[in-house]
Amino acid sequence: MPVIFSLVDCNNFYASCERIFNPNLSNKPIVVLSNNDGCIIARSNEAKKLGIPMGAPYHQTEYLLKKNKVSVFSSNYQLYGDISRRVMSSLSMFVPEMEVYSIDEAFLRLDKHYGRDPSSLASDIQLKVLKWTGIPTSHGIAPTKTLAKVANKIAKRSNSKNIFDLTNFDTQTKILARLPIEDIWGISSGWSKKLHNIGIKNALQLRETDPSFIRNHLSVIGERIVYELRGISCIGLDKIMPKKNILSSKSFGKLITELEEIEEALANYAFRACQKLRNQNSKARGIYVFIKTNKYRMNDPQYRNSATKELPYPSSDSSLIIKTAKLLLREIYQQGFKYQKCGIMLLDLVDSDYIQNNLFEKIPPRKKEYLSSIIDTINQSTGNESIFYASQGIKRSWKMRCSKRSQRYTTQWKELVKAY
DNA sequence: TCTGGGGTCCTAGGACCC
DNA sequence: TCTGGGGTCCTAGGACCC
Repeated sequence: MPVIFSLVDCNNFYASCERIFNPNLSNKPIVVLSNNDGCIIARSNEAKKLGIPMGAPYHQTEYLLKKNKVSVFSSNYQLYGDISRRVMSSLSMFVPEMEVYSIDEAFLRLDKHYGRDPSSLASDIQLKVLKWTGIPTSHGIAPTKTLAKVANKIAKRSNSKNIFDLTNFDTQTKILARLPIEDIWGISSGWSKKLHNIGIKNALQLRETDPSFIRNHLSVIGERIVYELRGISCIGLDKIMPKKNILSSKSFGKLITELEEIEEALANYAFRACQKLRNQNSKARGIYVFIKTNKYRMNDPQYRNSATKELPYPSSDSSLIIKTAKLLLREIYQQGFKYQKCGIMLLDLVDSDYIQNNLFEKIPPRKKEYLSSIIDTINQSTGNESIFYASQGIKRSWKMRCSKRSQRYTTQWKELVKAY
Protein backbone atom coordinates (compact mmCIF):
# COMPACT_ATOMS: atom_id res chain seq x y z
CA MET A 1 0.00 0.00 0.00
CA PRO A 2 1.42 3.39 -0.97
CA VAL A 3 2.18 6.01 1.62
CA ILE A 4 -0.31 8.84 2.00
CA PHE A 5 0.52 12.01 3.87
CA SER A 6 -1.80 14.79 4.86
CA LEU A 7 -0.45 18.19 5.74
CA VAL A 8 -2.77 19.95 8.16
CA ASP A 9 -2.26 23.69 8.38
CA CYS A 10 -4.19 26.04 10.64
CA ASN A 11 -5.66 28.84 8.55
CA ASN A 12 -4.07 32.21 9.38
CA PHE A 13 -3.22 30.69 12.73
CA TYR A 14 -2.40 33.70 14.93
CA ALA A 15 -5.31 35.69 13.53
CA SER A 16 -7.63 32.73 14.14
CA CYS A 17 -6.38 32.48 17.75
CA GLU A 18 -7.28 36.11 18.33
CA ARG A 19 -10.78 35.39 17.05
CA ILE A 20 -11.54 32.51 19.38
CA PHE A 21 -12.09 34.73 22.39
CA ASN A 22 -13.21 37.76 20.46
CA PRO A 23 -16.00 36.75 18.09
CA ASN A 24 -16.59 40.36 17.09
CA LEU A 25 -13.51 39.97 14.95
CA SER A 26 -14.93 37.34 12.62
CA ASN A 27 -15.02 38.49 9.00
CA LYS A 28 -13.02 41.58 9.95
CA PRO A 29 -9.41 42.23 8.89
CA ILE A 30 -6.79 41.36 11.52
CA VAL A 31 -3.00 41.48 11.57
CA VAL A 32 -0.57 40.20 14.19
CA LEU A 33 2.83 41.80 14.74
CA SER A 34 6.20 40.23 15.50
CA ASN A 35 8.06 40.79 18.74
CA ASN A 36 8.63 44.43 19.51
CA ASP A 37 5.69 45.20 17.21
CA GLY A 38 8.22 45.17 14.38
CA CYS A 39 6.72 43.44 11.35
CA ILE A 40 3.44 41.94 10.25
CA ILE A 41 3.70 38.16 10.65
CA ALA A 42 0.09 37.04 10.30
CA ARG A 43 -2.95 38.30 8.43
CA SER A 44 -6.55 37.21 8.24
CA ASN A 45 -7.97 36.61 4.75
CA GLU A 46 -9.68 40.00 4.90
CA ALA A 47 -6.35 41.69 5.60
CA LYS A 48 -4.68 39.77 2.77
CA LYS A 49 -7.37 41.02 0.39
CA LEU A 50 -6.56 44.59 1.37
CA GLY A 51 -3.10 44.00 -0.04
CA ILE A 52 -1.27 44.18 3.27
CA PRO A 53 2.02 42.38 2.64
CA MET A 54 3.50 39.65 4.83
CA GLY A 55 6.61 40.69 6.72
CA ALA A 56 6.13 44.40 6.11
CA PRO A 57 7.47 46.72 8.83
CA TYR A 58 4.57 47.91 10.96
CA HIS A 59 5.49 51.58 10.82
CA GLN A 60 5.39 51.49 7.02
CA THR A 61 1.88 50.05 6.87
CA GLU A 62 0.34 51.87 9.79
CA TYR A 63 -1.47 54.29 7.52
CA LEU A 64 -2.99 51.53 5.40
CA LEU A 65 -4.07 49.63 8.52
CA LYS A 66 -5.76 52.64 10.08
CA LYS A 67 -7.49 53.62 6.89
CA ASN A 68 -9.03 50.16 6.58
CA LYS A 69 -9.82 49.82 10.30
CA VAL A 70 -7.68 46.71 10.62
CA SER A 71 -7.44 45.27 14.14
CA VAL A 72 -3.77 45.09 15.12
CA PHE A 73 -2.37 42.73 17.78
CA SER A 74 1.04 42.28 19.33
CA SER A 75 2.21 38.66 19.43
CA ASN A 76 0.70 36.65 22.26
CA TYR A 77 2.83 33.53 22.17
CA GLN A 78 1.50 32.13 25.42
CA LEU A 79 -1.97 32.06 23.88
CA TYR A 80 -0.84 30.74 20.47
CA GLY A 81 1.36 28.05 22.03
CA ASP A 82 -1.48 26.81 24.21
CA ILE A 83 -4.02 26.72 21.35
CA SER A 84 -1.43 24.94 19.20
CA ARG A 85 -1.04 22.20 21.84
CA ARG A 86 -4.82 21.72 21.84
CA VAL A 87 -5.00 21.47 18.06
CA MET A 88 -2.13 18.96 17.95
CA SER A 89 -3.59 16.78 20.65
CA SER A 90 -6.95 16.79 18.83
CA LEU A 91 -5.19 15.62 15.65
CA SER A 92 -3.36 12.87 17.48
CA MET A 93 -6.65 11.45 18.69
CA PHE A 94 -7.48 10.62 15.06
CA VAL A 95 -4.03 9.79 13.76
CA PRO A 96 -1.27 8.90 16.21
CA GLU A 97 1.27 8.62 13.36
CA MET A 98 1.88 12.32 13.13
CA GLU A 99 4.66 14.87 13.14
CA VAL A 100 4.19 18.30 14.65
CA TYR A 101 6.05 20.33 12.06
CA SER A 102 5.58 23.86 13.39
CA ILE A 103 3.32 25.81 15.70
CA ASP A 104 0.49 25.60 13.15
CA GLU A 105 1.27 22.60 10.95
CA ALA A 106 1.35 18.83 11.27
CA PHE A 107 1.92 15.92 8.89
CA LEU A 108 -0.36 12.90 9.34
CA ARG A 109 0.05 9.40 7.88
CA LEU A 110 -3.41 8.66 6.52
CA ASP A 111 -2.65 5.40 4.70
CA LYS A 112 -2.51 3.41 7.92
CA HIS A 113 -6.06 4.31 8.59
CA TYR A 114 -8.59 1.61 8.25
CA GLY A 115 -8.85 1.78 4.47
CA ARG A 116 -10.87 4.93 4.80
CA ASP A 117 -11.06 7.40 1.98
CA PRO A 118 -8.43 10.03 2.86
CA SER A 119 -10.60 12.99 1.94
CA SER A 120 -13.50 11.90 4.07
CA LEU A 121 -11.19 11.16 7.00
CA ALA A 122 -9.66 14.62 6.56
CA SER A 123 -13.12 16.11 6.51
CA ASP A 124 -14.00 14.45 9.85
CA ILE A 125 -10.77 15.69 11.39
CA GLN A 126 -11.32 19.21 10.10
CA LEU A 127 -14.81 19.38 11.58
CA LYS A 128 -13.79 18.07 15.00
CA VAL A 129 -10.74 20.34 15.30
CA LEU A 130 -12.92 23.33 14.54
CA LYS A 131 -15.49 22.23 17.09
CA TRP A 132 -12.99 21.41 19.84
CA THR A 133 -10.59 24.31 19.42
CA GLY A 134 -12.27 26.93 17.24
CA ILE A 135 -9.43 26.78 14.70
CA PRO A 136 -10.17 26.27 10.98
CA THR A 137 -7.69 24.05 9.11
CA SER A 138 -6.64 23.18 5.55
CA HIS A 139 -5.69 19.63 4.51
CA GLY A 140 -3.45 18.63 1.61
CA ILE A 141 -3.30 14.92 0.77
CA ALA A 142 -0.52 13.34 -1.33
CA PRO A 143 2.01 10.48 -1.52
CA THR A 144 4.97 12.61 -0.34
CA LYS A 145 5.43 15.45 2.09
CA THR A 146 6.53 17.83 -0.66
CA LEU A 147 3.40 17.09 -2.71
CA ALA A 148 1.24 17.34 0.42
CA LYS A 149 2.59 20.87 0.82
CA VAL A 150 1.52 21.62 -2.74
CA ALA A 151 -1.91 20.09 -2.12
CA ASN A 152 -2.30 22.17 1.02
CA LYS A 153 -1.62 25.35 -0.91
CA ILE A 154 -4.43 24.50 -3.29
CA ALA A 155 -6.75 23.48 -0.44
CA LYS A 156 -6.24 26.85 1.17
CA ARG A 157 -7.17 28.68 -2.01
CA SER A 158 -10.46 26.85 -2.36
CA ASN A 159 -13.33 28.73 -0.83
CA SER A 160 -15.49 25.75 0.03
CA LYS A 161 -13.80 22.82 1.75
CA ASN A 162 -10.10 23.56 2.28
CA ILE A 163 -9.30 19.91 1.53
CA PHE A 164 -7.44 18.80 -1.60
CA ASP A 165 -6.45 15.29 -2.69
CA LEU A 166 -3.35 15.16 -4.90
CA THR A 167 -2.75 11.41 -4.93
CA ASN A 168 -3.54 11.00 -8.63
CA PHE A 169 -0.48 11.20 -10.90
CA ASP A 170 -2.21 12.95 -13.81
CA THR A 171 -3.59 15.59 -11.46
CA GLN A 172 -0.09 16.09 -10.10
CA THR A 173 1.23 16.64 -13.61
CA LYS A 174 -1.40 19.28 -14.36
CA ILE A 175 -0.94 21.08 -11.06
CA LEU A 176 2.87 21.04 -11.12
CA ALA A 177 2.90 22.50 -14.65
CA ARG A 178 1.26 25.62 -13.26
CA LEU A 179 3.32 25.82 -10.07
CA PRO A 180 6.29 28.22 -10.10
CA ILE A 181 9.40 26.60 -8.60
CA GLU A 182 9.69 29.18 -5.85
CA ASP A 183 6.37 27.89 -4.49
CA ILE A 184 7.85 24.46 -3.81
CA TRP A 185 8.67 23.57 -0.21
CA GLY A 186 12.45 23.81 0.19
CA ILE A 187 13.09 26.16 -2.72
CA SER A 188 13.55 29.75 -1.77
CA SER A 189 14.72 32.80 -3.70
CA GLY A 190 18.41 31.79 -3.94
CA TRP A 191 17.78 28.37 -5.39
CA SER A 192 14.89 29.52 -7.54
CA LYS A 193 17.21 32.05 -9.21
CA LYS A 194 19.73 29.29 -9.91
CA LEU A 195 17.02 27.09 -11.41
CA HIS A 196 15.67 29.91 -13.56
CA ASN A 197 19.18 30.42 -14.89
CA ILE A 198 19.33 26.83 -16.10
CA GLY A 199 15.88 27.10 -17.64
CA ILE A 200 13.74 25.41 -15.00
CA LYS A 201 10.76 27.59 -14.21
CA ASN A 202 7.96 25.37 -12.97
CA ALA A 203 7.60 22.35 -10.73
CA LEU A 204 6.85 19.98 -13.60
CA GLN A 205 10.12 20.87 -15.33
CA LEU A 206 11.96 20.25 -12.07
CA ARG A 207 10.23 16.88 -11.65
CA GLU A 208 11.36 15.82 -15.13
CA THR A 209 15.00 16.85 -14.62
CA ASP A 210 17.74 14.31 -13.88
CA PRO A 211 18.07 14.19 -10.06
CA SER A 212 21.86 13.90 -10.13
CA PHE A 213 22.07 17.02 -12.30
CA ILE A 214 20.02 18.89 -9.69
CA ARG A 215 22.24 17.47 -6.97
CA ASN A 216 25.25 19.13 -8.58
CA HIS A 217 23.52 22.48 -8.36
CA LEU A 218 21.48 22.23 -5.17
CA SER A 219 23.08 19.48 -3.05
CA VAL A 220 21.29 16.36 -1.89
CA ILE A 221 18.44 18.45 -0.55
CA GLY A 222 17.56 19.55 -4.08
CA GLU A 223 17.87 16.01 -5.36
CA ARG A 224 15.45 14.81 -2.72
CA ILE A 225 12.91 17.40 -3.83
CA VAL A 226 12.96 16.00 -7.39
CA TYR A 227 12.18 12.49 -6.13
CA GLU A 228 9.46 13.80 -3.85
CA LEU A 229 7.83 15.60 -6.78
CA ARG A 230 7.87 12.27 -8.64
CA GLY A 231 5.82 10.75 -5.83
CA ILE A 232 8.72 8.82 -4.32
CA SER A 233 8.70 9.53 -0.62
CA CYS A 234 12.18 10.39 0.73
CA ILE A 235 11.22 12.46 3.75
CA GLY A 236 9.47 10.44 6.44
CA LEU A 237 7.71 11.53 9.60
CA ASP A 238 10.13 12.90 12.15
CA LYS A 239 9.66 12.11 15.77
CA ILE A 240 9.80 15.03 18.16
CA MET A 241 13.47 15.19 18.98
CA PRO A 242 15.01 17.24 21.73
CA LYS A 243 16.58 20.41 20.35
CA LYS A 244 20.29 20.32 19.61
CA ASN A 245 20.71 24.03 20.27
CA ILE A 246 18.54 26.51 22.10
CA LEU A 247 18.52 30.17 21.16
CA SER A 248 17.10 33.07 23.08
CA SER A 249 17.52 36.50 21.58
CA LYS A 250 15.46 39.60 21.14
CA SER A 251 15.76 43.13 19.95
CA PHE A 252 15.71 45.61 22.80
CA GLY A 253 12.71 47.92 23.08
CA LYS A 254 15.11 50.79 22.35
CA LEU A 255 18.76 51.16 21.40
CA ILE A 256 21.17 50.63 24.29
CA THR A 257 24.74 51.84 24.78
CA GLU A 258 25.62 50.80 28.33
CA LEU A 259 27.14 47.45 29.21
CA GLU A 260 25.09 47.13 32.38
CA GLU A 261 21.80 47.36 30.54
CA ILE A 262 22.83 44.79 27.96
CA GLU A 263 24.01 42.52 30.75
CA GLU A 264 20.60 42.74 32.34
CA ALA A 265 18.82 41.84 29.10
CA LEU A 266 21.27 39.03 28.38
CA ALA A 267 20.76 37.59 31.87
CA ASN A 268 17.04 37.46 31.17
CA TYR A 269 17.47 35.78 27.79
CA ALA A 270 19.89 33.31 29.38
CA PHE A 271 17.36 32.55 32.10
CA ARG A 272 14.69 31.86 29.45
CA ALA A 273 17.07 29.62 27.52
CA CYS A 274 17.86 27.65 30.69
CA GLN A 275 14.17 27.13 31.35
CA LYS A 276 13.74 25.69 27.87
CA LEU A 277 16.84 23.57 28.42
CA ARG A 278 15.56 22.03 31.65
CA ASN A 279 12.12 21.58 30.11
CA GLN A 280 13.54 19.14 27.61
CA ASN A 281 15.72 17.53 30.27
CA SER A 282 19.02 18.51 28.67
CA LYS A 283 22.29 20.09 29.68
CA ALA A 284 24.47 22.36 27.59
CA ARG A 285 28.17 21.85 26.93
CA GLY A 286 28.80 25.26 25.47
CA ILE A 287 27.52 28.81 25.19
CA TYR A 288 27.48 31.29 22.33
CA VAL A 289 26.75 34.98 22.90
CA PHE A 290 26.34 37.73 20.31
CA ILE A 291 25.57 41.46 20.18
CA LYS A 292 24.81 43.69 17.24
CA THR A 293 23.85 47.21 16.27
CA ASN A 294 20.85 48.08 14.09
CA LYS A 295 21.87 47.37 10.49
CA TYR A 296 19.06 49.50 9.11
CA ARG A 297 20.51 52.66 10.63
CA MET A 298 23.08 53.22 7.94
CA ASN A 299 24.39 56.43 9.51
CA ASP A 300 25.22 54.82 12.85
CA PRO A 301 28.56 53.07 13.23
CA GLN A 302 27.99 49.36 12.87
CA TYR A 303 29.36 46.58 15.04
CA ARG A 304 28.61 42.93 15.56
CA ASN A 305 30.53 40.30 17.37
CA SER A 306 30.15 36.96 19.06
CA ALA A 307 32.03 34.63 21.37
CA THR A 308 31.82 30.98 22.29
CA LYS A 309 32.90 29.14 25.41
CA GLU A 310 32.81 25.57 26.55
CA LEU A 311 31.41 24.97 30.03
CA PRO A 312 33.60 23.08 32.54
CA TYR A 313 30.94 20.35 32.56
CA PRO A 314 27.50 19.91 30.91
CA SER A 315 25.11 22.06 32.91
CA SER A 316 21.59 23.40 33.15
CA ASP A 317 22.35 25.61 36.15
CA SER A 318 21.01 29.11 35.50
CA SER A 319 23.56 30.82 37.71
CA LEU A 320 26.55 29.22 35.97
CA ILE A 321 25.13 29.90 32.52
CA ILE A 322 24.22 33.51 33.29
CA LYS A 323 27.68 34.09 34.77
CA THR A 324 29.44 32.59 31.76
CA ALA A 325 27.25 34.54 29.35
CA LYS A 326 28.18 37.80 31.07
CA LEU A 327 31.88 36.97 30.84
CA LEU A 328 31.52 36.40 27.11
CA LEU A 329 29.57 39.63 26.73
CA ARG A 330 32.39 41.59 28.34
CA GLU A 331 34.82 40.10 25.84
CA ILE A 332 32.86 41.38 22.86
CA TYR A 333 31.27 44.59 24.17
CA GLN A 334 32.77 47.80 22.83
CA GLN A 335 31.90 51.27 23.96
CA GLY A 336 30.51 53.84 21.58
CA PHE A 337 27.89 51.81 19.74
CA LYS A 338 24.12 51.81 19.93
CA TYR A 339 23.16 48.21 20.40
CA GLN A 340 19.89 46.85 19.08
CA LYS A 341 19.99 43.18 19.96
CA CYS A 342 21.80 40.48 21.85
CA GLY A 343 21.30 36.78 22.26
CA ILE A 344 22.54 33.55 23.72
CA MET A 345 22.66 30.09 22.23
CA LEU A 346 23.11 26.98 24.33
CA LEU A 347 25.21 24.55 22.31
CA ASP A 348 25.89 20.83 22.12
CA LEU A 349 22.96 19.77 24.25
CA VAL A 350 23.02 16.37 25.89
CA ASP A 351 20.39 14.37 27.71
CA SER A 352 20.64 14.93 31.47
CA ASP A 353 20.19 11.23 32.12
CA TYR A 354 23.10 10.12 29.95
CA ILE A 355 25.93 12.34 31.01
CA GLN A 356 29.28 10.75 31.46
CA ASN A 357 31.53 12.74 33.64
CA ASN A 358 35.02 13.13 32.35
CA LEU A 359 37.48 11.61 34.79
CA PHE A 360 39.61 14.71 34.83
CA GLU A 361 36.82 17.23 35.19
CA LYS A 362 35.29 18.59 38.30
CA ILE A 363 32.16 16.84 39.48
CA PRO A 364 29.30 19.24 38.78
CA PRO A 365 27.60 20.60 41.89
CA ARG A 366 24.18 18.98 41.95
CA LYS A 367 22.70 21.39 44.48
CA LYS A 368 22.70 24.29 42.05
CA GLU A 369 21.01 22.26 39.35
CA TYR A 370 18.41 21.30 41.89
CA LEU A 371 17.89 24.93 42.88
CA SER A 372 17.29 25.84 39.24
CA SER A 373 14.60 23.22 38.88
CA ILE A 374 12.91 24.39 42.10
CA ILE A 375 12.78 27.91 40.67
CA ASP A 376 11.12 26.54 37.54
CA THR A 377 8.49 24.75 39.58
CA ILE A 378 7.65 27.84 41.61
CA ASN A 379 7.49 30.05 38.54
CA GLN A 380 5.26 27.58 36.76
CA SER A 381 2.75 27.45 39.57
CA THR A 382 2.60 31.14 40.37
CA GLY A 383 2.96 32.89 37.04
CA ASN A 384 6.02 33.37 35.01
CA GLU A 385 8.55 35.46 36.91
CA SER A 386 7.93 35.23 40.62
CA ILE A 387 11.55 34.31 41.29
CA PHE A 388 14.50 35.51 39.28
CA TYR A 389 18.20 36.17 39.64
CA ALA A 390 19.39 39.57 40.81
CA SER A 391 21.44 39.93 37.63
CA GLN A 392 18.22 39.93 35.64
CA GLY A 393 17.64 43.36 37.14
CA ILE A 394 14.47 45.26 37.83
CA LYS A 395 14.86 48.27 35.58
CA ARG A 396 14.03 46.36 32.44
CA SER A 397 14.57 49.41 30.28
CA TRP A 398 15.37 47.06 27.38
CA LYS A 399 11.99 45.32 27.54
CA MET A 400 10.31 44.84 24.23
CA ARG A 401 7.26 46.70 23.13
CA CYS A 402 3.99 44.84 22.89
CA SER A 403 1.34 47.43 23.51
CA LYS A 404 -1.41 45.67 21.63
CA ARG A 405 -1.32 42.24 23.16
CA SER A 406 -4.60 40.44 23.79
CA GLN A 407 -5.21 38.64 27.04
CA ARG A 408 -3.50 35.34 27.75
CA TYR A 409 -6.94 33.76 28.11
CA THR A 410 -5.87 30.19 28.58
CA THR A 411 -2.62 30.36 30.56
CA GLN A 412 -3.02 33.16 33.12
CA TRP A 413 -5.66 33.04 35.84
CA LYS A 414 -5.93 36.80 35.93
CA GLU A 415 -6.67 36.99 32.24
CA LEU A 416 -9.48 34.48 31.92
CA VAL A 417 -12.44 35.34 29.74
CA LYS A 418 -15.15 37.08 31.75
CA ALA A 419 -18.73 35.96 31.18
CA TYR A 420 -21.46 38.32 32.26
C1' DT B 1 11.09 56.56 16.51
C1' DC B 2 9.81 51.95 14.55
C1' DT B 3 12.57 46.64 10.26
C1' DG B 4 11.06 39.14 14.43
C1' DG B 5 12.65 34.95 16.72
C1' DG B 6 13.93 30.22 16.65
C1' DG B 7 15.45 26.42 14.40
C1' DT B 8 17.86 22.43 11.04
C1' DC B 9 20.88 20.54 7.64
C1' DC B 10 24.71 20.47 4.32
C1' DT B 11 29.18 21.71 2.40
C1' DA B 12 33.67 23.65 1.86
C1' DG B 13 37.81 24.15 3.64
C1' DG B 14 41.27 24.33 7.29
C1' DA B 15 43.84 21.76 10.87
C1' DC B 16 45.85 17.84 11.96
C1' DC B 17 47.57 13.09 11.61
C1' DC B 18 50.27 9.25 9.65
C1' DT C 1 58.07 22.83 -13.83
C1' DC C 2 58.16 20.00 -9.92
C1' DT C 3 57.31 21.03 -3.52
C1' DG C 4 53.26 13.88 -0.88
C1' DG C 5 48.79 12.00 -0.47
C1' DG C 6 44.97 10.64 1.78
C1' DG C 7 42.08 10.40 5.62
C1' DT C 8 39.24 12.41 9.59
C1' DC C 9 37.41 15.84 12.36
C1' DC C 10 35.77 20.35 13.27
C1' DT C 11 33.86 24.86 12.29
C1' DA C 12 31.96 28.70 9.82
C1' DG C 13 28.83 30.01 6.83
C1' DG C 14 25.16 29.49 3.70
C1' DA C 15 21.00 27.55 2.42
C1' DC C 16 16.38 26.47 3.85
C1' DC C 17 11.96 26.29 7.07
C1' DC C 18 7.88 28.44 9.96
